[in-house]
Amino acid sequence: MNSQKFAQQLAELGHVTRLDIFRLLVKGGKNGMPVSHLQDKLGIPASTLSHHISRMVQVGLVRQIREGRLLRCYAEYQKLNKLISFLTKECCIKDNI
Amino acid sequence: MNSQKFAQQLAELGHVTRLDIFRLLVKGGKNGMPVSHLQDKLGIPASTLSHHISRMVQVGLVRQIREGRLLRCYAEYQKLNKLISFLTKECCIKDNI
DNA sequence: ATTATATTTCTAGAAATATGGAAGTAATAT
DNA sequence: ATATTACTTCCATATTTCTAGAAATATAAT
Repeated sequence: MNSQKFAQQLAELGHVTRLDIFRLLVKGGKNGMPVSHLQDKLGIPASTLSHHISRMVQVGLVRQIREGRLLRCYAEYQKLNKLISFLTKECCIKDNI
Repeated sequence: MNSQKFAQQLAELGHVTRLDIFRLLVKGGKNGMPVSHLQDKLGIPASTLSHHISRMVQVGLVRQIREGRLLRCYAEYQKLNKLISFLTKECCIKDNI
């Protein structure tokens, strides 16, 4: 069972800055959002931001595509949906019985 | 907005042992499960287990009620449901537009 | 009262994470 | 070529978390 993978994703979302990043990327929708734009919104040092983004990329919650000198980030909705499904199935259903 | 609270809950679920604890408690349903039973299932030292449980209690994901010398633990479904709602609302919906 | 069981708190070492400055890399513009 | 912009990687430090043994506490049984 790969609850490990889900735990990792939960852990990454379990940090205010990263959760904010993810939410901003969701707001960005299909267009996503370049790192620099995230930095403007969050007002944190570039190296710190980069660190958080790379963690989310590693667990598959964020995808990045380079566009010239911008690095555009996208929220990986499917991954989050799978995570939500896991939580719902593994952690809620039995309550109804 | 108190995304901080949700981030804390996500962080607590974002640890394999604690996620396992929560899932076991869900399986326990209305009866919950005493700490000792969790320990049997997980096979980790009592102090370690206690540490993880107390963290989940602190963020409201687990409730405990003493029964003689047993301490019975319950999954707080409502809290998890609110967390899931948050994830769904804040992090998914905009995609459809 | 003493003993046994169930669990927590204390303590401390090891490992992981967070943060941000400085230096490095990639892409573009001049 | 070199300067600028947009990032990342490297590094060091501070902080948190994890883990588990040992001691303490709570409840019940003898």
